[in-house]
Amino acid sequence: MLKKLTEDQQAAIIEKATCEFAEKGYKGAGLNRIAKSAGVSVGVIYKYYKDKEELFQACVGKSIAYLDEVLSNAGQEGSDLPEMIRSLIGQTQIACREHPEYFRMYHQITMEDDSEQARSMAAIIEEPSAKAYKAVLKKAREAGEIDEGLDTGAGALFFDNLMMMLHYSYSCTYYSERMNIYCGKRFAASEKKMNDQMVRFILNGLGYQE
Amino acid sequence: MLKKLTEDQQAAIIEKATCEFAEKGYKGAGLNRIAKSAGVSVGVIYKYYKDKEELFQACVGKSIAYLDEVLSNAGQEGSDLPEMIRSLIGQTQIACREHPEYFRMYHQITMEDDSEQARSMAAIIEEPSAKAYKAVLKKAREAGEIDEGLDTGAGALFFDNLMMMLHYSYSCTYYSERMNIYCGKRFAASEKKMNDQMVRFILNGLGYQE
Amino acid sequence: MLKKLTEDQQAAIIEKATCEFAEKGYKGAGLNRIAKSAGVSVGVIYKYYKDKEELFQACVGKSIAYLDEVLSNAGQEGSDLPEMIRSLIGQTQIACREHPEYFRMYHQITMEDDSEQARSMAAIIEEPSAKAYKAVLKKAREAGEIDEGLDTGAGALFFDNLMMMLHYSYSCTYYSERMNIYCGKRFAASEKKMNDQMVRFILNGLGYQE
Amino acid sequence: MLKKLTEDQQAAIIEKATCEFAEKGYKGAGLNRIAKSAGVSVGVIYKYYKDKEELFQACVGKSIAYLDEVLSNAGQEGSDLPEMIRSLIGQTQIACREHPEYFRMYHQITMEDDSEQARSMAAIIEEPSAKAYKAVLKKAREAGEIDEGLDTGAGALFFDNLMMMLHYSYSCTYYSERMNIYCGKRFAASEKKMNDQMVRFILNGLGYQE
DNA sequence: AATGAATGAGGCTTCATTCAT
DNA sequence: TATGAATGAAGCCTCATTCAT
Repeated sequence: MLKKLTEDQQAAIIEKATCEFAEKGYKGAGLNRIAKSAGVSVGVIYKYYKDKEELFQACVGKSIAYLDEVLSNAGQEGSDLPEMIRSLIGQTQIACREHPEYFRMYHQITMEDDSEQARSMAAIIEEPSAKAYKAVLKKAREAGEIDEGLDTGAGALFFDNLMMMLHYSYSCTYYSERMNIYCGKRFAASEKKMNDQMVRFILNGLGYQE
Repeated sequence: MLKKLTEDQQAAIIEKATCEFAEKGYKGAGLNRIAKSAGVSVGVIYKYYKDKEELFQACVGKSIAYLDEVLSNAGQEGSDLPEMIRSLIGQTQIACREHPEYFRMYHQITMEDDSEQARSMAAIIEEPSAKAYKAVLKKAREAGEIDEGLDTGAGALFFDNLMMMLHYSYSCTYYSERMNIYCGKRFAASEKKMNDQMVRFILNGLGYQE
Repeated sequence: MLKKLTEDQQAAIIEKATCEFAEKGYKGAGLNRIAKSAGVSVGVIYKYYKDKEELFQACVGKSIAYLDEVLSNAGQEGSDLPEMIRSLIGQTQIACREHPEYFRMYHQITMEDDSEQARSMAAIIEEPSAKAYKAVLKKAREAGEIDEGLDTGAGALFFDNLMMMLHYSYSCTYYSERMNIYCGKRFAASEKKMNDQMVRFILNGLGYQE
Repeated sequence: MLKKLTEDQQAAIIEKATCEFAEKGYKGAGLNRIAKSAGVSVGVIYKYYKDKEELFQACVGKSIAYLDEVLSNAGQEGSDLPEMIRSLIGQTQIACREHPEYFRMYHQITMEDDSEQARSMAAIIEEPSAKAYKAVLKKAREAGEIDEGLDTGAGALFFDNLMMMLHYSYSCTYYSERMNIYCGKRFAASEKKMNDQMVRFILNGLGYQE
């Protein structure tokens, strides 16, 4: 009764909390339920996190870290643009299958009602990939591989928009159903087809040549 | 103040409720707060709506109706694909400026934790535009205007994905900040530039010729 | 819209209110429901009765008047004690069948939480029959017909206790079921048998001779 | 004040709740009021009882258990019928003095508006004493001690009717005042006289000889 | 340092009562 | 004068947070 929480227990808190937040939303999540499912007491959660909000932020952090990892793994796999995009999408598909809760979590973040905080979260979360994508596009443009009329910032945004919707489509019920409605259940269920089509659309969109 | 709620007051309930739901989410929204901000008593809300859920649905309905109207107006303006897309985007930009809460509302809907309900809402909300977009693309493909290798369902999905993210970018703090990060504040603030870029990306994406 | 409530409507208010109070209890009764079932507006009830309590009292008054009538009819039918008792019981059985709500109402009265009021209601309601019963017993005792060791007040009380429980047994679910449990459904359903047995027990109890 | 409710506190909840229910009825009772008068928070009541209904049932249970105990104590004291009755009445008088709320509670139960529940409560509460009383009377009849023309079920019912009214007379304002009206304040206040008279009336009623 | 029972503010909802028409 | 929509206090219940052990 006087031992520190093991690392496993600490991890369990984050994991179970993430699932709870992802499933029920911030307001809907219950700390007592989280504590019970993580196998610890409610009280101890407050030793590690000041309040519900801070626990939520910790979960967000974990999710973001996971996404970053996925993306950075994927980013390095291919050297040319098509390969890189294909890989990003593929890794995303896998990650969504394995940890839909992280992606649902992401969706939650974007709804936080405190706008100042939303802004700062956006900065933390989006800046790295924005920078990376823009760099890639800039290089590609300099190499004459993509549409010169396309602003690299905007291009990166559109690309990431599509990626983000891909996350949602693979992790949130609503978006998943929406994908079915648009593409048909069969088609939507084929990760490969989806990947192919999306790569095609994006490369087209960027005006990729060669 | 004891005779039937004026239409203004009834509208105020929906409007304030929509804002509250949009900002705080379903769970986070408070009926007492809504009543106060709409300038009516709590009790009267229950004369018009059976419970919180029904009020929420009414708000959703109103939002959806508004979006439909915006889209159908836009859809008819241009006759060729580029014009149509430009118009859709333009109307969306205007609509987002005037009623960001409707779009934030939309964002909330997509997170409802009851997955069965999420599915049915998706059906109601997405089917019409899915059908419309797919029809347009099909026609365009038959006219040989767009990439034959692109599935029309997938194409329509990617297109709507971009539209949806546009909604969010113009109505939710997080996505708005994200747009700034990607494109720079200056660029992002110019609706025209954004529209141009997005049209370009989409037409490229669809492989539009002519 | 400017007419006084007809007598029928006024009566309907009392009647429907009595049923509502009898069925749902004082707290459980709803004025809006009463108004609707009586075919009048809520507002007008407040023109006739200051508040819920006063309406309740009016219903009580009506019920009491009904019971008094039943009892006084019965009291005059037989001239000797056995006949009188048999008649009282018989009339009660009939009355309970026709207007269980009046008797349930009675049950409600006895629970009013304001003890001062309970006391004054008891005075109003019980004094007449107490007086009548005691007079009858006194006469019977003077005639040497009943147990001299029995106080006439106590005797009258026990007699009325049994009568009161008879009311309840024929009008309230709980007491009705209780009667079934004690006597068996068949027996309890026979008003005649019940009457016979009860007359016998009471006459025995009073030590009636001749 | 933040560690487990002491037994005293737990008992206080039931006690205060019983008083509240007894006084105001199920609907009229207020959990916040109960919590305050028991010196605990509202929340904690819900740790011990699922909801208002369950708390009510617990109070009912406690009351019934108390009555059972009183009755079974009394039942064993005397071996012959008169002694047994005298004892039952005497114990009841004592119990009513000490815990009028239990008996008032009983009164409330009998009015529950859900008739199915009323029926099942009647079964639970009444069956044991019905059985016991009927057994006693049957034995007495076989011993030729009581009126052969009296059905044992009906006899037991009348007996228990009188007992029940005794409960009410000693615990509810209305019935207490009624007793005063019938017997006079002086007489009614003498438990011994009341007991004597009641025993006499009952034995007479049963036609008890020997 | 961890526990988990207790706290109590606050949320949804009902309904007796009021009052503009 | 009757109407019935509007009012808002109050009821039941939940859950983030606290703190005695």
